[in-house]
Amino acid sequence: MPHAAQRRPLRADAQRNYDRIVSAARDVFARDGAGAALKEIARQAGTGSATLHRLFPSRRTLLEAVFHDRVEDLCAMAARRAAENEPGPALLAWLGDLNAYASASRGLAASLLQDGRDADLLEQNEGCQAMITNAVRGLLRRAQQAGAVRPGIRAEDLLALINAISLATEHHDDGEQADRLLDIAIQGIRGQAV
Amino acid sequence: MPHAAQRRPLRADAQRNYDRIVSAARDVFARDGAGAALKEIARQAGTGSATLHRLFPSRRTLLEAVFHDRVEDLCAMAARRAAENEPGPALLAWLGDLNAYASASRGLAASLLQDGRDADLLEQNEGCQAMITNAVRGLLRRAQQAGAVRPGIRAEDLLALINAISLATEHHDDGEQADRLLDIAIQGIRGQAV
DNA sequence: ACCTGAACACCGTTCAAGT
DNA sequence: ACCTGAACACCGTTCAAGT
Repeated sequence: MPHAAQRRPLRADAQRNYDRIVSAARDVFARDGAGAALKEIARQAGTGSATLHRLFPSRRTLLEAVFHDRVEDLCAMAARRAAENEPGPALLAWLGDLNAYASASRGLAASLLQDGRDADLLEQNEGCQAMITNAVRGLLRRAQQAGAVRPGIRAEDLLALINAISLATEHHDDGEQADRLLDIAIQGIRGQAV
Repeated sequence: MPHAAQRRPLRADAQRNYDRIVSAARDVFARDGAGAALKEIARQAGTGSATLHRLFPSRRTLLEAVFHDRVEDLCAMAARRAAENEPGPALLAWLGDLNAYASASRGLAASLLQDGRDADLLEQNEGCQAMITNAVRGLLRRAQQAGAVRPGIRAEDLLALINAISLATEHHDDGEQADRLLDIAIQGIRGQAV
């Protein structure tokens, strides 16, 4: 049962198509990557392609719908890391969470973090981009106040860096490379003593 | 005048097409990014599309031809950095060179560094991938012997990281983000005292 | 030997016509 | 209100026919 964040409720048949498309998209994105053919998704969902384009005006909208729940989990995890750890370790551990998720979903989440220049998605502050940005901002602010992080580091930079790592390691047999790159990044983020 | 690295010399008209295609590709890749339409390149070169596909069996082959000279420059620069600096600074400075180049070419070079699983391109050790890998290996070995770099870092990781940064910042108005990310990476690479 | 343009099987997106 | 499938303008790649 997907989440119910809809402007106004859809007619029953429209909602059915919506759900089928999201479900098909989950499979096809996982199989073919974030650049998968939308027509193939519509085909597997058993709907016309125009239906897909009306319900999801851009590829990004569809990705948002597919990953919304997971991103919520990630933000909940951020709160838990903050509650259970010192500020520095909380941030670093959560960057590990984010990286693990991004790697597991074959860099798909990365497609969400990129740019984010989708007018109406920014207005309503619900997009995955906004949710994740808020989560990392909170962790980063506390870590900076504790002096656990080098000065001059921005929240967007941290997201971009994890994003970058999962993008670059997406097509790679060496599954551990993402971990090694994250390790380098973390060493570059932390202050003298953590 | 492009480089002359050809298995066997082409017939005059073939060579003319080869040069025209590389020249058109340089423009179109710069304008549309590394995913640009090959048909558009053939069109702008004034050749049939089959000619392009025969001369350059894969998109990667064409990218190699376009960037070969610049990559040679970069490798020459690596030698200069090594000659003029201490091992640690030489490596870090050259990573800056690589990043500057990758950003300037809108992440195009990144497409070259990725994967590199192109059978015949690896056999003959001339590919851009191999040239750059050799360059960074040399710099890294010396820096590691000098203790200027954290242990456990691999040459492929450094390339992947720069690759990642230019990929992730390719579509970004904030031109300085690549620099900030490189800075984080460099702090993560260097040892205690450099 | 090498080139060309048409041909084929695909895209993403839109639009008339249906219910 | 919502859906559908055909239509359009594009791809990448291949192949017959040309010189």
